[in-house]
Amino acid sequence: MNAGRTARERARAELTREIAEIARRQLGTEGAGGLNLRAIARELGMVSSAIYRYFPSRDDLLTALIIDAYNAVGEAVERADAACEQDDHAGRWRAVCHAVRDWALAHPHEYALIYGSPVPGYHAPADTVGPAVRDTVVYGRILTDAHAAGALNHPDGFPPAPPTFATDADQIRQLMPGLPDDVVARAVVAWTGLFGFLSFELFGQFANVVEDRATLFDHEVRTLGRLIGFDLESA
Amino acid sequence: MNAGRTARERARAELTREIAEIARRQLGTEGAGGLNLRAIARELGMVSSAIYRYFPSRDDLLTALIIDAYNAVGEAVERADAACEQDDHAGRWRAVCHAVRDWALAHPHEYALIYGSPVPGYHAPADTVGPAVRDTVVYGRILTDAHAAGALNHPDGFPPAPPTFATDADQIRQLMPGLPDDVVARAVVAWTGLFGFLSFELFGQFANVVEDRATLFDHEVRTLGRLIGFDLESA
DNA sequence: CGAAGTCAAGAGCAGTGCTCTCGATTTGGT
DNA sequence: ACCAAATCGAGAGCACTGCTCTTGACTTCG
Repeated sequence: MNAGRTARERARAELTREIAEIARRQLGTEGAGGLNLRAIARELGMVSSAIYRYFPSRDDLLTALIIDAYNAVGEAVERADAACEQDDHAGRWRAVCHAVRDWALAHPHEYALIYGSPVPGYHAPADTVGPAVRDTVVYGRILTDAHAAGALNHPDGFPPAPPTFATDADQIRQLMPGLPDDVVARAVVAWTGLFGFLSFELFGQFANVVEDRATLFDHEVRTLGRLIGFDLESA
Repeated sequence: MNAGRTARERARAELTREIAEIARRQLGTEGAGGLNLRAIARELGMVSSAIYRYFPSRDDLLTALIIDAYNAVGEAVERADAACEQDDHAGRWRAVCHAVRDWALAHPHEYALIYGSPVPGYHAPADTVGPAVRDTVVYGRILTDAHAAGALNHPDGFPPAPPTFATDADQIRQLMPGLPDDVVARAVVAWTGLFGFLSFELFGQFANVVEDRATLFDHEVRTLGRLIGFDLESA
């Protein structure tokens, strides 16, 4: 896991890393479609065919970048949550939301890679599902903690989850044990709302309409937090 | 505007339409990246260079498809709203939401084109902004009507819009005249929530987690409707 | 009728992802 | 210490792309 044993293994790991790094930089300037194996090879001073010793195809390189992006946002979220007073559940929710947004604004093309349109004919090998849910795992833990601490006071007058939602709720509850169906359903609303806002912001839907996105985002986060059940004062 | 005068003009309009139609079909099977001018030319029995008489570049073709997609979803939304009892504001809201979803499920790649990651170096010529807001215009009209009719009973305990939101609220209010800042802010939350859900559903984020998406979607729509201020019974 | 405009065809250019072959180097077992 | 096996980069090449330019035929319109 640390420094590979043989010189060849070390060189291989190093080059694999360098290729991914250049690819990530290309992604940042050109977007997903501009990923160019020959340009990467040129920058590394090698011939294009040599790249294929490290990534069997362009799609595999992209998949690696996707996994990296999932891990990056997951790690950002985990760190933001860990930095919070764990009893301040509403604060943890807000911290997580802002962590996602900060990361997305800093790496818009990588955000697009994982939360935008799937690029080719779609591919989600088993390697992706683990990293893909790191942020959602954190989210679920916050909700479970808050619910267990009795910190969720559900807003009045909202529709209950339909009975047919029960089986899906069981599935989702693996990420947020203990929550009743109604809260699970509202948790999905809040989570999709978060990414809906970010996609609007990053993909240009707010252009010429909303300028002070930070303010509006913070308000949306507080509103969704209240929807989940956090108290207004703490939200 | 109707049948072009000369034979040449008619032939040109016809071919332009055919090219766009084949391109849209390609989009449906291959996605945005698979748009292939030479394949279109092949299917039309012409040589590839001839395509450039009708669309100066691949990006221009894509832009045309984007505008078409905006118009298509906009028209679907307008029709869904028009089919409603206009006094049933909550019903109009739900109808609009389901119209967007139905259209998106029927044309996932076109949805990705307009609400997914922007494809190349980004392009939003003035031609796109009109069609792009057709659905939002309908949304705003519903809210204005509901508010004027006194049909919006805002849920208790939610945070008020921050004072710094005022200038953006003025801008957004052009689409939904008469609404106070608090409602405008929640309207944005609901609108982004709608597309957040659809992007999750269409881009695969619900895979292996949520199966009965129709049920959950309807619940999300009702929850967001209540957040906007529609009554629970009518929502 | 004839000049001007418009069109499809074809050749061609630069670029891409990817494959295959071929020497050079490194590795690991004996 | 050797040698077969594995691994590597270089290079040529294939099929394909978007796009440009030129050429000759057809339409349009004064």
